[in-house]
Amino acid sequence: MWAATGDMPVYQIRTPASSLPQGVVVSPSTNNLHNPQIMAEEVTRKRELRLLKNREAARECRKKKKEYVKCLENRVAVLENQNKTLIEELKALKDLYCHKTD
DNA sequence: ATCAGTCGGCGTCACTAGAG
DNA sequence: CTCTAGTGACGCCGACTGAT
Repeated sequence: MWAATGDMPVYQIRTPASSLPQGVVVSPSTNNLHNPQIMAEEVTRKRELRLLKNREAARECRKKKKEYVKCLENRVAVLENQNKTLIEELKALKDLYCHKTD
């Protein structure tokens, strides 16, 4: 996940596409080993399932990221307010101290 | 009205980390 | 080692906006 600083992980380097589509695992069951049509259907089914799952995962991931960013923005707002309050408090104390020493 | 630029969301692919 | 979930990167699309 992302660091508390708001950094995103950076570790991905793209390479040219591999020969097989993503998520396709060629492991035919013994029954279908010699039936090319069934094998092809199995490959297609697995690919579609993988795509469906990845689609949902991507949706979830984006939602999570949006919430994370919103959370960071809220934190910024809170800290800015705190900072403002502290600056005013410091100013008031300084004034008080000046008048005391007059 | 239309054209170009920008933005946000989506689907997909490539890749990694972690679980089993 | 293999499988799966999570996520960055990329390309596409539709909505919106300002300039002409």
